[in-house]
Amino acid sequence: MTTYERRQSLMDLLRKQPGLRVPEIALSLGVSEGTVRNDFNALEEDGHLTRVHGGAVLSVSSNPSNSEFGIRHQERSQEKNLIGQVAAQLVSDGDSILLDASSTAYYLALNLKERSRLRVVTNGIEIARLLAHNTSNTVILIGGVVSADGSSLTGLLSEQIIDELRIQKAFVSCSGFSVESGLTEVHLEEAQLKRKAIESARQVFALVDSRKFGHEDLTPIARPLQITHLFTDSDISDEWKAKLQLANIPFTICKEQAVLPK
Amino acid sequence: MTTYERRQSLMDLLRKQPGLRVPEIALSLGVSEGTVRNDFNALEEDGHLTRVHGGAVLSVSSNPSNSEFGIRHQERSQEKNLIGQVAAQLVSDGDSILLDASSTAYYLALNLKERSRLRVVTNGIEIARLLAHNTSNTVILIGGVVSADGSSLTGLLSEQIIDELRIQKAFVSCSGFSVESGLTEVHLEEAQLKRKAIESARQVFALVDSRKFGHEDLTPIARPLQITHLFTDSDISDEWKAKLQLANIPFTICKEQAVLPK
DNA sequence: GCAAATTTGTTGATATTTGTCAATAAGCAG
DNA sequence: CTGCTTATTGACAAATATCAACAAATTTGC
Repeated sequence: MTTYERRQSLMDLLRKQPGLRVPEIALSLGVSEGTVRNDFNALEEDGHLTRVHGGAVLSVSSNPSNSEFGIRHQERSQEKNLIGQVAAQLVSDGDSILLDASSTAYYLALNLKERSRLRVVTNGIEIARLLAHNTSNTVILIGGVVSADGSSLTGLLSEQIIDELRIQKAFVSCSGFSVESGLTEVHLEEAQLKRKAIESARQVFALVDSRKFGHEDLTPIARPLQITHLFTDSDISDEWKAKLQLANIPFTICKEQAVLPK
Repeated sequence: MTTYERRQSLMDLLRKQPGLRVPEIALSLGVSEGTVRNDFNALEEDGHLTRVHGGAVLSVSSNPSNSEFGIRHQERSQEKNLIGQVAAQLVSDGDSILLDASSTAYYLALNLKERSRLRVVTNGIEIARLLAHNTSNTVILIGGVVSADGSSLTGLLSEQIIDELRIQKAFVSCSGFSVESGLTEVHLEEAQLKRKAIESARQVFALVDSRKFGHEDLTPIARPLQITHLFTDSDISDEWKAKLQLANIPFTICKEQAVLPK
C-alpha cells in the first residue's frame, strides 16, 4: 500500500465516522504511530482534516454539522483579537471604512467601539449590528443571500452598490495567502465581493493570521501590489517574514504590547 | 473518549439544556471535576460557552434565542404570535414571500420553521437569520442602512432590488390603519420600502394588531384595495369589524382556538 | 454580617500524546 | 547498479491531559 493510498483510505474512513485515533489506526493499518501522525499532519496541511489531541476529525470547512450559528469566532481568537486591536489604530472618527464578514474583521469591529461618526460598509451581519449600536455611526449592510450560518451576505445583488460608495479604507481577510497570488479565498461569492471592495477602496489592509500563509485557495482576490499594508500575528515564521520583505509588502506583526497586569 | 470528543458532546448537551453543572458532568462522563473545569474554560476561551459559577451556559454569540438587541417583542406578543400562526398557514413549501422588519413578521417567521425551500425577501435581520438557518431556504436580506437597534435595514439602496424579484406573497405590518388611507407608516424609510414591496407582490397580506386601528400616520403605504387579506387579533372592536366589512376588506380574526392539529 | 458549604485555581505527580532526530528502508531517475 | 529523494521506524524529550489534594475565592444559609 502506497502512502497516497493509505492517506486516501484515511479520508474515506473519516467520512464514515466522526473521528480517528492514532493508536487504533496504527494498529489496524499495521504501521507505526509515527507514520499515522505524519499522515494526519500532511492531510491537515492540505486542509483535508483537522488534528485534535489524540487523533483527527474532519476539517470544519468540510463538516456541515459544525456550522452552527456564527460560531466562527473560536479558532485563534487571541491572535485575531490582537490583529484587530492594532488595525483599529488606523481608523479615526468619521472615517469611511469597509469590513468583510470575516471573524478577524469582527474583532477589529470590537475594537472600534470607542470610535464615533464612522461610515461603515460591510456584509457581515454581526459586525453591522455591533457598529450600528453606536448611533453616531452610519452602517450600511450590503444586501444579498444570507449564508446558512447567518453571519454573512453574498451575491450579485450586492456588488453594484460598492461602486457607488467612496471607501477610504478597506479591511479584508482571506482564506489563503501566497507571495505569488496574494490574497486568495476559498468561497467564490465572498471572493467576488472582496475583489470589488478592493478595487474601489483608497487603501487596502489585509488581515491575515499566520495560519493562512502558504495556503493557496481557488480564487485570487488581491495581488500583492494592491495591498497597502498587511497585519498578522506573531506566530509568523521567519521564512515568511523574509518572503514578505522580499515581495515588498509592508506588514505589521501584532504582538501583546501591554504588559500583563500584576 | 478523546478530549475533543468529550468537549464536542458537552456542546451538544448544552444545546439541549440551558446549563451544565460541573459535578453532574464529572459524574456522568466519569472524569474528575478538574477536567470538566478545564473543558469549560477551554470552551469559553474559544467562545463556545460562557462560564458561570458552578457550571456553564451557552455563550450569547452562539445562542440564537438571545435578543440582546432591542427586539420589541414585548408588547402584545401573545396577539402577534397568534397572527403569525394563522398567517403562516398561507405559506407553502417553495413559496416566494416577502416579510418586512416588523415584530409581527418575526412571529410569522417563527411559525415558518417547519417550511422548506422557501424563497424569502426581507429587510429584518433577525427574520433573515432565523429562516436562513434552514438550508433549504434561500433568504435575501435587502441591503441598506442598519437601524440603531440593529433589527432592520432601510434606505434607497435597497429598493431597486425588489423590482427584480418576483414575489408571490408579501406580509407587511404598519404603524396605523384607517379605512380611508389603508395602511400607514410613521417611519418614512420603512414606508418607501413597504410601498415598493406591495407594488411588486402578487398578493398582499396585512398584519395589523388591533391597537393599530384608528391611528393614521404620516405616510400611506397601501390603499384598502391593494390589501388581499388582513389579519388582526380578537381585541378588535365590533365597530371596526363593521367598518372593514363595509370597506370590503377581507379579514381574519386570529383567535386562540384556531386550527390546532395536535 | 459571619460561618459553612461549594466552587475555583493551583500545584505536583502520572500517563498519554506529540514532535524531533537519526537510522533504515523503499521508491525512482539516470 | 548507483546516487538521490522520500517514507518509515524506534527512541527520546517536550508538550498536553488528567487527577487528587489543598488553599483561595465565591456563594449560600442563617
